Amino acid sequence: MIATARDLRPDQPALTRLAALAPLEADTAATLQVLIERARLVAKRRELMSEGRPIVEPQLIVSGWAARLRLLIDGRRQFLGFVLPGDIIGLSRHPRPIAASTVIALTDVTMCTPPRIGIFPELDEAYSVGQALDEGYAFAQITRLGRLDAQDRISDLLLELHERLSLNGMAVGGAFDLPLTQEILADTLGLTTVHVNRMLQMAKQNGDLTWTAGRIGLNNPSLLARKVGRSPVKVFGNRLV
Amino acid sequence: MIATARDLRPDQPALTRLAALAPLEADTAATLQVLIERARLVAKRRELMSEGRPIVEPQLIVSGWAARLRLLIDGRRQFLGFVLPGDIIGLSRHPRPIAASTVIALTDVTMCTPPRIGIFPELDEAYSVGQALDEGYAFAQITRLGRLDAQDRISDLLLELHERLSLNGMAVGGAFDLPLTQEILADTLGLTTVHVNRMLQMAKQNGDLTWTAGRIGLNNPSLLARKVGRSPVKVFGNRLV
DNA sequence: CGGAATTTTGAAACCTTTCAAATTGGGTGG
DNA sequence: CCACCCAATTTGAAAGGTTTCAAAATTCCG
Repeated sequence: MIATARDLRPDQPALTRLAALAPLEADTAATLQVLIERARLVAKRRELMSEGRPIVEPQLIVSGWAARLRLLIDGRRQFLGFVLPGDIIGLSRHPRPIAASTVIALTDVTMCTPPRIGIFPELDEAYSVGQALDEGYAFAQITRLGRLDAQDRISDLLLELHERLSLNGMAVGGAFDLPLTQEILADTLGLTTVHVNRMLQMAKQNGDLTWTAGRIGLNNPSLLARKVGRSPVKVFGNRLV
Repeated sequence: MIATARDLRPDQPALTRLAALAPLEADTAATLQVLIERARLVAKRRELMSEGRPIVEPQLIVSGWAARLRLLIDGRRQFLGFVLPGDIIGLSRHPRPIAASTVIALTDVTMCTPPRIGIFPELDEAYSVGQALDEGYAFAQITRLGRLDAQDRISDLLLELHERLSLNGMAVGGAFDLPLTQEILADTLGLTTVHVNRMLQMAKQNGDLTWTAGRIGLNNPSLLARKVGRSPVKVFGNRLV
């Protein structure tokens, strides 16, 4: 099989995602491409943004994984959701916004400041669609924690990640890199590390998934989705999914 | 004690809240006042908005309680959060937005369409602050479900409601009307009705609260807040709480 | 190669759910 | 204004899913 141009120079996941949220004009894409190439690095474990502190500029995640998180006084923590390439954090119409949550890098992350609102109309649309999706993911997280058992929480979360990563080209054929420890999964799903471990083993035995060396494989995403009663997060008519 | 003008003609909760989010000019307040007086009624149990369907216009809740909710295929339901007087639902910059969640009236509700974005600058600020608060409440809900036990979930939720109702003048001295059944609380907190009932009884015995005839009394909100390790949702610097 | 981080196991304790069934409360019609 | 009915609250006992607490086994990384 001969490699096509696309194989040799795949789109940036961030650009792929923004273009999926709203069709972009050539010059808009070009502008983004330049910004993306100049993305700056944030090392793993560093904060991209901290709860209660002013947000200087919004940031477009170019590569790597980050997570929103809340800390409790006694040291417990709760991950609110993940931030993936193509996601934008800190976007607000308010003149001097304050971060509602801390965001930390789970891997090394690169990010750049995206064009301000009001410059590229299609990009503005992508921003608002992205924001609506974020809201949908937050609602999905609430539902997961409130109404699913451990087993289904895990499946449902992995399906959501698969969905999101497919949107930016980072998941192919049900498989994708998952740079998370079981402890992070536990702090996301409201479970203990021990229990996540046991449920993960069960899921493997059930043939629902494989997980080796930081890479997840969902054997049959749509079947699994039906099993846990999950419907994908969609927001704007016939645009997504 | 002599009644003041304020006592005789209390502000509308909705107007009180918007004014608390951002100081309003006299004419803005007057415009809102007129819209509020013409608010239309939505009967208890009716939907204000349904998931997946287009949002025709945003709505400002004038009176009554509503709730965002998600239904699972098997009939289970999860309340995502409550919608109170002064809250706005369906606000989006997108041309033809789709509702990300269903909103139903828990009591009779009155609501009106607020001025569009771009007409009253201070109101726009109130909108964006309100949106930031909504995000904060969603994050708080995730944290509650993920990391608190039944007892603390209840306390934490009641404290949040107290906080929100104080903002619009519907809570006085730790007491406020709570038009919710224990079943609704259960479906909000990811618990069963039975367990909510038992935990509520314990809370009463502990002297943390009283609850009779749909009215809640928190005996010592700040003490309770410390006990469950809760910090109020604040968003914009020295503006709120 | 060695130490730290992560994953894995076991058994017991614990919080929450389940399943009925009884009791109380509120609203409506006679 | 009382009787009646449905909704909501309350109780008990047993089953069950998750957590806890250690400790061992693996894997990762400098």
